[in-house]
Amino acid sequence: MENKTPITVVIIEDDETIRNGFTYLINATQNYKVLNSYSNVEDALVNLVHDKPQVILLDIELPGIKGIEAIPKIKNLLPKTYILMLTVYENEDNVFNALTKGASGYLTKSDNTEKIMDAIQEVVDGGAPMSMNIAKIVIKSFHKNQNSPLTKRETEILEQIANGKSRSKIAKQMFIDLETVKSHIKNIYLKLNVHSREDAIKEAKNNKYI
Amino acid sequence: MENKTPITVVIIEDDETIRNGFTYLINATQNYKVLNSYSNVEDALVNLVHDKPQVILLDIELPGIKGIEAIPKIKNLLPKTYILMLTVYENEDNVFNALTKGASGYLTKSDNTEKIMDAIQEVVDGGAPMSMNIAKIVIKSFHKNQNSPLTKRETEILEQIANGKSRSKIAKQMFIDLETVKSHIKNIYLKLNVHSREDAIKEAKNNKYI
DNA sequence: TTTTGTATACCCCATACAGGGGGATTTTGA
DNA sequence: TCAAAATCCCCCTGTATGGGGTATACAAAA
Repeated sequence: MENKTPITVVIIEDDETIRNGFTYLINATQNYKVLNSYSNVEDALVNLVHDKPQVILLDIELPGIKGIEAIPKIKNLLPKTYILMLTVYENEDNVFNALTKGASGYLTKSDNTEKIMDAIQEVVDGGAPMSMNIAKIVIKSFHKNQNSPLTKRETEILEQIANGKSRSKIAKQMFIDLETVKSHIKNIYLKLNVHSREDAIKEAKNNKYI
Repeated sequence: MENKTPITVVIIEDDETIRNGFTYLINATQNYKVLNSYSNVEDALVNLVHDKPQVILLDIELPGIKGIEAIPKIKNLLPKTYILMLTVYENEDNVFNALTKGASGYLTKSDNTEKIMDAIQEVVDGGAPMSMNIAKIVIKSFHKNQNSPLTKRETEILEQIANGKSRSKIAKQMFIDLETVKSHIKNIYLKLNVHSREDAIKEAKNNKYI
């Protein structure tokens, strides 16, 4: 495989050593080409439309505009570009923020070069590369608490409440009486030690009961 | 690395060829041992407490008790056992159901043996192995629609509504008048073409506006 | 420059809903 | 068979909701 159209990459990373290191390593690899690298988002934004890379390696911890804030701005200019986040800290909020804003993958700088090259290839192939710990964080966010104090029926009802349904609609939909729904809700409030739907939803989500 | 304590595995899979194939391949690998394999969940459940495997390879498409329903039952017996789902169909609902119920990873049967062995190792190391397409589905579930018709403020308010907050609490919390909140909600309903908080939440979630 | 969109705020109205108090009965699973 | 879960019933008060219309200030786009 020689002289195929190379995968084009842009690096946005403030640490010069890392930036130059990645640039060198990627350019030294067959079929990969770093079009440009920037030390901050501001510079990158004015040049990206010209660069039109397939993949952007984006540091999270940047001066000025932070990496996460940059994601929607970049996606706006280049909707088809894949964004891979680079980070040293595996902060949970950052992970979810970056993903909701449109990042396609999430790597840690401690990942070795081979893994990062693989990730670039994988994202171009339509994948979603993540380092091991990030995958763990993501999967863990799905896991529900198996020790919920709520019964099956109570959980069902609380989920409906969290979907904005009124008690009477829940009753109709579950083919039970409004009074039954009220009873369940009373028990839910008792068990969660709350006095409103708002607090019940908050408590249940915090503890991953729903 | 020879004669370390092996990683113990149980396979639950109804296709005999696949079951025996995996059993053979895993046993042929250094430091891995298949304690038992079962063709259905019912048989597995009565023996698992004795087997006490570190990892279970669990097929989704099983006769009788389906793989997904089996997860909480297994987790109940063996809370520390890692469950890796095996599937042929990359069905989105199945993926999320399995993950919420406590599966630690998600592989497709088309993954080659090496990948499956790597996944077993990775999950024991505390990771969350996923095949490429599954990772893509998971990451995509986080992505929000960047073309929301709602303004920033409207989105904020709709998120509060989805958290169960009343209009007056939203007003207090956002330091704006109740009437302003009402105005925003009116506009949200107009834009989403709905007439209730319930439908607004549903519509917004369907389109990933929130 | 004029128009449009956004965020802000105010008024009125009728209905539905929420939360809390007290029960009771039946169904089900261990 | 016995406790937990799910079901249903009555009372009460205060608040929330959805829809009607109007208006202003400001920024951005046409």
